[in-house]
Amino acid sequence: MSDAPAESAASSRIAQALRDDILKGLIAPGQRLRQEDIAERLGGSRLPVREALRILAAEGLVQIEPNKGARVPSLDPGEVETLYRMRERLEPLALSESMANLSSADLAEISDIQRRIEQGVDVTEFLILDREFHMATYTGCSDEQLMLSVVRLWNSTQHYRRAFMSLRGSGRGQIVNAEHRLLIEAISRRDTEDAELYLLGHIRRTRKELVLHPEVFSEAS
Amino acid sequence: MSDAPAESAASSRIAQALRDDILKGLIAPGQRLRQEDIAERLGGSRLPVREALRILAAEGLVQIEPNKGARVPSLDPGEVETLYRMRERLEPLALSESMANLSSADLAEISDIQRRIEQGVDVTEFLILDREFHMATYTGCSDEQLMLSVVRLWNSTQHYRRAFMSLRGSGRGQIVNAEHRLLIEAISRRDTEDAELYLLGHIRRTRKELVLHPEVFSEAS
DNA sequence: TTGGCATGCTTTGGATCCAAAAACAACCTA
DNA sequence: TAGGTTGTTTTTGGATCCAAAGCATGCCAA
Repeated sequence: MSDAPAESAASSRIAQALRDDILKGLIAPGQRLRQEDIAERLGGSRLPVREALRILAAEGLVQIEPNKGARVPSLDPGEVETLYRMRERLEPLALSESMANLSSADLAEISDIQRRIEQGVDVTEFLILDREFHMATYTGCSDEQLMLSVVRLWNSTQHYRRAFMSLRGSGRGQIVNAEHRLLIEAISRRDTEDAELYLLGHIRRTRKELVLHPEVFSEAS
Repeated sequence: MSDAPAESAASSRIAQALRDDILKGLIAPGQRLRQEDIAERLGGSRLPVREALRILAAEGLVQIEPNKGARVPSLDPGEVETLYRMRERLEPLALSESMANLSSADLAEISDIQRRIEQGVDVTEFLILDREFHMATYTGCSDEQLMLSVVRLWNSTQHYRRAFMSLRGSGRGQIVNAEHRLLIEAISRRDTEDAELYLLGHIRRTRKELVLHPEVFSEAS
C-alpha cells in the first residue's frame, strides 16, 4: 500500500506495518501508541519500535511527545486546509518535474488506473486507486525531497480524505473523473502549463469541498 | 542558532548539537557520522545518538543508510535547484498565512534585523541574520507542518547558501537589501499579494544566481 | 603479478535491564 | 463533598551487552 525503500529489517518492517495500519484507518487520529503493545503485536523488542515511531514521525504520521509517548495526530480543519494549500503549490511542481520523463508506458498505466477508477466505486478502493493515479503522474519526478514532501502531505491528509469520502459516498465521482481526464489529456499533450493548472484546480476544488464539511473532523475516537 | 522545541533530554540535546554543527558547516556534506564518535564527543551512549540521527534525518540534515550509517547528504545542482523551486512555492504561502497575525512589534523586529544586515556584512553573520529575517516574517504562521517544511528547506540548502556567499563575497548585498526593503514595505501595507510576489522574486533570483555558479557544488570534502 | 576469496575488524542493529518521568488512584484534609 | 496531595503503577528514556552485516586487509592460486 505504501512506499519507502526497504530499510534494514525490524525497524523498517515495523514502521511499514504501522504505516499501513494508520493509512488504512485501523489506527485513528488521537489514538495513543504504546511501545510495548506494538512490540508484542509485531514482534521484536521496544527498541526497533521506537525507531519505527521516529520514522513515522518524520512522515507526519505520528506525533511524539517527550515522556508521553506517540499518538496519531488529529488535525483541526485549519491544519488540513493548509495541508491542501501546500499540496496545491507542491504537486504541480512535482508534476512539471515529472512530465518530461514520463514514458508512453507510464501514460498507459495512468490511463489504466483512471479506467479502473471509473469502474469500481468502492470507497476503500477509490482511495487506493486515486492515490496510485496521482503518484503515477509523478513517477517521472526524480527528486527525492520533493516526492517525500508530497507523500508526507498525502499521508497526513489520508484519514480526512477517507472520512470525507465515506460520508459523501462514492457517488459524485463525475467531477473527479472529468478532472482526471483533463489532466491525462494535458499530460499526453506534454503541456506542463495546462497540466499544472488542471492539477491545481483539482486539488483546490477538493479543498473547498472539504472545508464545507466540518463534520469530517468531529469524530470522537 | 536553530529552532525545534526542547524535547526530552539526551536525544534532543544531541540532535541540537549536531544540527548546529551541520548548519554551521563544521560537518561537511558527504561526511560520515559514526555513532560511537558522537556518543563519546557529546556524552551519552549510542542509543540517544541513534534517535538524534533519526530526528535529523527527518529534517533532511542527514541521510541514513541501513547497516551503513549516517552521513550528511551532498546534493547535486539539480537537487538544490528543486529545493529552491519548492521554497518559491511554499514560502509565499507561509508568508501569507503569517501576515494577518504579525503585530507591529513583529514588524519592528523585522525592520531591525534588516537594519543589522545592512550594517555588518560578515558572511557568517549574514547567513544567520538573513535566516532570522525571513523566519521573522513567518512568525505569524501558526501551521506547524508548513513551518516544518520551510525549515527543512532552509536546512537542506544552508550549506550551499554558505558556499555561494563565501565565493561571491559579502558585497553585492544591494540587491538583497532592496528586495528585503520591498518585502518589508509590502508587509507593512498588509498587502499579501505584493508580499508574496516580492518573496517569490527574491527566492527565484537567488536560485538563478546560484545555478550560474556550479563551482559551489564541486568542493571535495 | 593479478584476481578472487576468506578471515578478521569495525560499525551498525537489536535485546534485555535499569532509572526517571508521567498518569492514575486512593487518601487525607478542609 | 470537593480539592489537593501523596504514593503506586504504568510507560517512556537511557545504558550496557550481544549478534549480524560491511569493509578492508592479506593470502593463496592461477
